[in-house]
Amino acid sequence: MSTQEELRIIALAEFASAGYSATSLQRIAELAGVSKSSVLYHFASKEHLLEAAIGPAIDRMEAVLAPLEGTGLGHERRAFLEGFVDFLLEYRLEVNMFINQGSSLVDVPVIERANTVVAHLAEFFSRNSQSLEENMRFGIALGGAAYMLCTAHALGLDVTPADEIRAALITIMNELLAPVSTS
Amino acid sequence: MSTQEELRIIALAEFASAGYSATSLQRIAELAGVSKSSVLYHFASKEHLLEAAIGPAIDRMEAVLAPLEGTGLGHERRAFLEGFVDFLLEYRLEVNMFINQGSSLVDVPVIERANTVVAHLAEFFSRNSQSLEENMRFGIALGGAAYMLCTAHALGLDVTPADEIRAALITIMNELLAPVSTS
DNA sequence: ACAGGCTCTGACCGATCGGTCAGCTAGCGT
DNA sequence: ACGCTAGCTGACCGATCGGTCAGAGCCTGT
Repeated sequence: MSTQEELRIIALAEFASAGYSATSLQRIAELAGVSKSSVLYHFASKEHLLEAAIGPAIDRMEAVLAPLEGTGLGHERRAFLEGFVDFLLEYRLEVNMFINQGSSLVDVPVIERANTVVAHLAEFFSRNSQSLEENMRFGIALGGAAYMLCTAHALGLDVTPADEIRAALITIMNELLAPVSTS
Repeated sequence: MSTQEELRIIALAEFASAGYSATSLQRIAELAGVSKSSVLYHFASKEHLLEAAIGPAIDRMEAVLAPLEGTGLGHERRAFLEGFVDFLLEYRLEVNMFINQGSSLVDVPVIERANTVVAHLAEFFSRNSQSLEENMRFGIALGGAAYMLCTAHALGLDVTPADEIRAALITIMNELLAPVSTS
C-alpha cells in the first residue's frame, strides 16, 4: 500500500475516533512512521487530508440518495433501505465523522457538501411525513443507526458478523420508517 | 447571573457545538466579554471548566439510571422511559457532548464517569435482550434520540414545543424497546 | 555517467494553545 | 482611615499547532 493511501486510512481513523481538531499532523505522521513533512508532501494541508479521507464516502452517499430526488420511496423502498444500510456499513467511520463533527466543521467545502446531502435527505423525509412524530422517526433512524454502528464496541457487540448486523438494521429501520409511505 | 455561571453556560454551548478541543479558553472569554485570565480565575483549568459544565448532567443521569441496577424494567418501564426522555430534553447539550465526544475525551475523570454510566446501561440492555437485534434496538433508541434532539434544527424541526417532542419520543422509544420485556 | 523527478526529511516560522503570576480596583468590615 | 478579600486584568511562559523550504537519497530513462 502506498504511503499516501496509508496516511489517508490512518487519518480517517484518528479523525473519527479522536476528532478532527484534536488530531495533529504530528500524530498522524507518528502512527504512519513518517515525518510530519511527509504528510504535508502528500496532502497540501490538513484540510486537504480531511477531504481525501471522507470525500469518497460523500460521493457514495450522493449516489445512494440521488434516486430520492423529486419522488417518493414507493415500491423501491426496500431496495433503497438496503443500499443505505450498505453505505452505512461500508463507510461507518466517515459517517461517524460528519454525524458527530459535521456541524462544527462548517466552512470546510467537503463537509459542506455532506451537510447539503443530509439536508436534502432531511427535507425529503420532512416533505413525505405528515406529523412531527414521523419526522422524528427519520432522525432517530438515521442518527441511531449511525451511532450504534460507531459505538458498537462500547455497547458490547462486535460488528464483524456483518450479515446479521445488516439484516437487523434493515428490519429496525424499516419499522421506524413504516409511516413514511409512498408519498 | 454570576460571571462563573455565565462562563459555565457559554462553555457548555461551545463545547457541544464546536467540540471541546476546538474551543479555546480565549474564545469562551471573548463570548463572555471577559479576559482569558478571568476564565482561569473562576475555573482552575480547561478540564475543570468541562467538569463544571457537564457534571450536573452526569449526576442526573446516574440518578435516572440507578433504579435499573440488578433488576428489570418490569411495570415501571414507562415511568423509567419518561424519566429518561425528560433527562434527554433537559440536558440535551451535555448528552450531545458525551455522545459525540465521549470516546475521544477519555482520561478526563468526569467523562470516564459518564462512560461508566452508559456502559452500565448498555450492559443492562445486553443482559435483558435475547438477540443481536434486540441489543441493536437499544443502541438505536438511545443514540437516535440523542442525535435527533441535538440536530433537530438541521432536520427542519424546532424543539420548542417540548410537550409534543416529549410525547413522540416516548412513543417511538417505547416501540423500539418493545422486545425488552420484564427480564 | 548523468540528469530529472519522486519521496522524504530536519530546521525553521508565526500563531495560538493552556496556564502562571504580580498587580490593579472596588467594596466591605472594623 | 485602614486592611482584607473577591474579581479581574495584561504581560508573559513553554509547548504545540499547521505550514514552508532547501536539500538529501534514490530510482529510472538516456
